[in-house]
Amino acid sequence: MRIKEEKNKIIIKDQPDFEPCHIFECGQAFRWEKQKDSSYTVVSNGKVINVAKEKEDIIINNTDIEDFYNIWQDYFDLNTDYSSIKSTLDTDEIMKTAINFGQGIRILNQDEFETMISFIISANNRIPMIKKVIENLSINFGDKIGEYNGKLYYSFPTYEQLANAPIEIIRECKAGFRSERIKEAAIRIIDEKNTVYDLRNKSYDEALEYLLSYKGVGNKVANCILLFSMKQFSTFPVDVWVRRVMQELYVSKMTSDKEIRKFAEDKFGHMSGYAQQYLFYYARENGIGR
DNA sequence: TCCCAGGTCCTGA
DNA sequence: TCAGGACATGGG
Repeated sequence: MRIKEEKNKIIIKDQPDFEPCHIFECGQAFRWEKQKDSSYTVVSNGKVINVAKEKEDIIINNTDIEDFYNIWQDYFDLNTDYSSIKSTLDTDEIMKTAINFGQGIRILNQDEFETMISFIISANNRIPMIKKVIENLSINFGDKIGEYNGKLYYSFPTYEQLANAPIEIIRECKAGFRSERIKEAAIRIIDEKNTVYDLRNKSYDEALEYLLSYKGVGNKVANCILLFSMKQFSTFPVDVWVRRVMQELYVSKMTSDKEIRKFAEDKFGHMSGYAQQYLFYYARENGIGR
């Protein structure tokens, strides 16, 4: 990896397997905005950055070399070899097509608490609406980060900030019936933060069981949290899109979500999480099964 | 107006 | 264990 620092930006030279639109629009993250020039402005780790691709180079604007090595290198999972993951996975024509379609996907390393709350909000909701609710919560309860390209940005609220948030204001953020779940989780995490931030070091079964004890965290949400913030890649979360693409291309229409998960986890093993992301992005962008 | 969304919870077999 | 309805909100 060759890194070049320029004024207020970092350039990653000749970075393979990195496509901003694949990374941000594959459903793992919600705090991004596509700009007119097709770059992505992203809020994470209390910072605002803008990510663009120019030929084979990745440009991260509004950052410096220190933040790159302390934050973004891990956030963008730059130490993982996605070419090797892809060549392991593409053992059938369906996966070949899905991988080819989303060839620049990477699984981000996101904050545990933010991911928990984000996926509690995702229940029975649409992605644009999930993004809206999260933005509302950030504006109301997060810290002001600053202005970038004429727009003010706010960090995702901490568990203290959400625990202290009046429930009626959380409702005004359009969180709906998930409002109580958000506040309850935040209150609980004040006492259990050490446990939550240590889940990535626990076994899959132990971490899953713990997450399921939260209201609003069922099997699907728990597995998304495990995959997107706790480096548990042997899980295959099944949502409406993954159900459609699997029933359309791999299994019969009668197959239950539980059976789909088992089928996929047996087939893809410790790469299940990556396979799920390629399939989700492929299904959603192409309206598979709709 | 009705249907549905990156589901979960509750209830009753 | 599992099917079926309720749940806020907004877009099609």
